Amino acid sequence: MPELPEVERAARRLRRAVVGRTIRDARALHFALERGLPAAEAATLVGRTVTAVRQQAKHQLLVLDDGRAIHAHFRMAGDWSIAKTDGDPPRHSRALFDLDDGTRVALVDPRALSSVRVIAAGEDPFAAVGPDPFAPSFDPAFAAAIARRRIAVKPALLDQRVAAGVGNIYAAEALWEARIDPRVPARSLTVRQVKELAAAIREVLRRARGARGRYSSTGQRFNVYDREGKPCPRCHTPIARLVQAGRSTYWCPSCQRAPRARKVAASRAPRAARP
DNA sequence: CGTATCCTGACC
DNA sequence: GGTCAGGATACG
Repeated sequence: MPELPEVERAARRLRRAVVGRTIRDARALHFALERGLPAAEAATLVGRTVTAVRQQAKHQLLVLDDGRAIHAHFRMAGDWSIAKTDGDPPRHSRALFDLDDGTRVALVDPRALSSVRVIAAGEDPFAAVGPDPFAPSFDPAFAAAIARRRIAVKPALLDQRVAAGVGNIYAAEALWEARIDPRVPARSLTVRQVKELAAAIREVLRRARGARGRYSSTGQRFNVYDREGKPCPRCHTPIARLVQAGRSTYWCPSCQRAPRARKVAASRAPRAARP
């Protein structure tokens, strides 16, 4: 169940458990994970010591003492189980790392969509990661990326190159926060809206980081996500659901509207008229 | 651009 | 039995 805040927490737990520890055994437990971590390669991890855990957006990296690293991504349903080695690994374990102090780190993922792979020394696994919402340079980078996209703003937010770490839940929550209609083309947002959206992304992520669960001020888990038919916390209009790019979008049809007066165009690059 | 695909489990 | 699931990417 990982969105960015969960991945951050998972990475912290992982860090505490593995840094300075030596790998005694490593293997994939499911054929889908074996594609990224074949047995022969897993065997090369034995005896290596983890020197650091790095995390960027939803990517996690266990840096090894030989310059290589283990890259993990939870996708839709992954998580770490960290416990002392004893008996069978937990249910839905898809990959295992046993450490020299008796700790067993298991990647648990009922859907087995998670991925684990070994990164060669010198390879940058974060190369394709877009702007970090909390970096000082985020706003201009985000604005530029948004101005480039003609697709609807909601699916645009899910593109990790537009805003790293934003997932389906917080994309919807941020759009609600910024009162933006999820269906409008990204590049049609006004400068002001883009600014508000950037701030809203930080706001929802920040809030989700702290209060696990109690995210919305109304005591609901979320303001719009998974709340189809329930009243909008702001205007009490029933929350609507639609599907965009195969993903559910929840939104308030009443207070998330297209800008009324479109005086400022977000796109600075004027486009030639279509042929 | 939308859609299919990778997987399994929960729920109607 | 069908639909849906907090992700990312390949494909047409």
